[in-house]
Amino acid sequence: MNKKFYITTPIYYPSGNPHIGHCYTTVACDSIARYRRMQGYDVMFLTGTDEHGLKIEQKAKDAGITPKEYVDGIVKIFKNLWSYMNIKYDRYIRTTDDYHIESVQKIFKDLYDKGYIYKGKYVGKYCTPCESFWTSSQLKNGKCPDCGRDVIDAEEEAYFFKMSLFAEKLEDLLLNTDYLQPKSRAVELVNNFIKPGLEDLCVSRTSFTWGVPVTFDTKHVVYVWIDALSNYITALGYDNGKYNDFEKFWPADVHMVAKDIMRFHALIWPAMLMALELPLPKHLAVHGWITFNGDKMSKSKGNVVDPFILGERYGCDAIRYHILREMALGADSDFSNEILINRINSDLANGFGNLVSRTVAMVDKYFGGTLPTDREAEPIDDELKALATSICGKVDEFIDNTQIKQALETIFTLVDRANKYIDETTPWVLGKDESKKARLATVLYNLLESIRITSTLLSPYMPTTMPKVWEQIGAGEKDVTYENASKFDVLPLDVTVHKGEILFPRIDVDKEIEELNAILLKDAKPENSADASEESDAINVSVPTKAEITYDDFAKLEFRVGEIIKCEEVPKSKKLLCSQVKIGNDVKQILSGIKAFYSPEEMVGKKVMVVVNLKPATLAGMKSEGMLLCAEDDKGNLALMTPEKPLAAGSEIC
RNA sequence: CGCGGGAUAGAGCAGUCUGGAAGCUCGUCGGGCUCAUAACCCGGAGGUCGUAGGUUCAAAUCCUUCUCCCGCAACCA
Repeated sequence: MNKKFYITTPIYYPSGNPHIGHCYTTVACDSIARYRRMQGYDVMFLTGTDEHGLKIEQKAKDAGITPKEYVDGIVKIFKNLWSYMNIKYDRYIRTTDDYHIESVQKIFKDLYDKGYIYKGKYVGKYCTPCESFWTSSQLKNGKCPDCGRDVIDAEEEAYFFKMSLFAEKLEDLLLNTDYLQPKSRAVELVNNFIKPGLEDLCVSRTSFTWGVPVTFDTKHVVYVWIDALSNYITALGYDNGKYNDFEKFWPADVHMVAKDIMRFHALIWPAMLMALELPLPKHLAVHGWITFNGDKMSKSKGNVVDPFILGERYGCDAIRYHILREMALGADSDFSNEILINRINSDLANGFGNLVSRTVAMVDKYFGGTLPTDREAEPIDDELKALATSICGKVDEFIDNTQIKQALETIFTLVDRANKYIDETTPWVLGKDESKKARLATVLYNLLESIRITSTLLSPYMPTTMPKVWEQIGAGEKDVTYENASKFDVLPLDVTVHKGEILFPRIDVDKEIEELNAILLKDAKPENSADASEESDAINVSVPTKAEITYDDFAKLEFRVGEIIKCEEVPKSKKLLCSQVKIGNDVKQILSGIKAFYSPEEMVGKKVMVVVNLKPATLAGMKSEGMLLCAEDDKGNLALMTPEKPLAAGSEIC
């Protein structure tokens, strides 16, 4: 029987559309899974979605549909993305699947029967309008982190899991085994969570119903921990009849997660398995976040990177390559359109793509596409061959440690060496000398072999493009196996190449960035404002159009909310209205060129946005002590800026 | 003194455990080549290795001081 390999992504929370971060974890797992398959392992690659919980319930309610309908919609988008990114998962679990629910109920009962789960009281803060419980540490300035309103002390009946029993074993797992990758975070976990004393974990809720009901106490639903984490075993058929692979695949070889959920996978999940008396997974690979231009990606910042847009422009393999090549295990890495494009250009277009292109072109040009069988070796060939046959072993070692970035770097040393080999052997000189044909054929053959090895090893990471390479260099299925990746002289001596399309077109950086920014900006509008008519609801401009300023420059401006208490026309002027604006204790006289859009009567009572520290000026013979802010579109239409919620006149705008 | 991580060329990083010529990628400048996707190859410039002290024949690396940055209790990868 083949060796087995079980790798998982987290199950994603479908409260919104997937973004480049989800892509990273999934692409990384897919690449490792593909590599193991190539090596002959029996692979199980699991991904899925965690579909229960209050947030989903609320989102669905807002949208006026059932939670199931809501998650069905998002799951479809996730699956589309995975197919778009050429992700080849073996199984997709949804926590709303019947068999999973059945297992979770059994696991919960089992833990209860064994005495690891007991009934207690969950004490916390409650926000009545949001109907949400918060811990004191979650509060923002003592207020509800969602809505900013006051919270009250409250308690609800809940079931608890005796995490505290496992503190010692967990500490040992983290400090004395190689479970956690990278291990550097282990000390932090132990110091922050284990040493102060592990608290028992609340594992049920009564405050919402969108979850797995506790069989023996049906007003409770199972809270996320047991519901979500157990997916890794229920998907194999643990405690259910749907699948039958638990014996074969458990324990998992790698759980890959991002750093934000490391804690749950480093502490809660092993503790649960200990309680269930099951073997522990071998590795927990923790990676950092993709930041965007140095900032954390978030919907509120509007800088969430949409993988569909990028894939459409550059192809999914370029995106896959970029995120795998940029990200180091455990560290954040910055993403920007510029970094992406430069990486595609230098590695894929200039390096690998161009190597294939020039090699195939020369076989075509000098031999009509088919190499003759005569050979003439020279010492310089040996260095190339030695490197080429050594790459596979190094890649193995890196992948064993989940170091994809380093694996890719290693593969590309062969690309660089091959490009250099062309300069050293000057085939275009050989091509002019009829007596050097055997030598020329040897050089080109060695290049094709280097490309064969490179492309074989790259195929787990760029599974869409590499078959095109094989077509071009005339490699058959048998030539591009894992076994042949550490051998030279595999292609037939009289191999025939097929000149094909450019694999990775070079991208014009400046032009592309401009276009991308325009697209991303348009897409980055806050979720709520998204509606169908939006396409036309934007003016044709790329921002900024003015020079960048520092925060200090910005901080010099003082904006406040002002209330217009009186307003009249300025007799001498066609455009101006004169308003008396109440700002805190002061009343300022402000002239504004908005007569065409507002009548004096409708101005009165409006709360508006005022620049209050602008140097006073005299307009049409009257003093103006500030400026009312308006939005202006490209046709010159004006709209006053007003606070979205009622606020007292004088409130600072910041 | 809460905990942890970090500071190395214009940018991004490796090297620090196990002290022994400051390295990689990108960018930049100069040269070469013409098979190739304005690509490829060679060379140069550019660093007080955050600060101050200590140990040592020798410190980016070990010890100590200080400064600055980042993350840190619940379901955003």
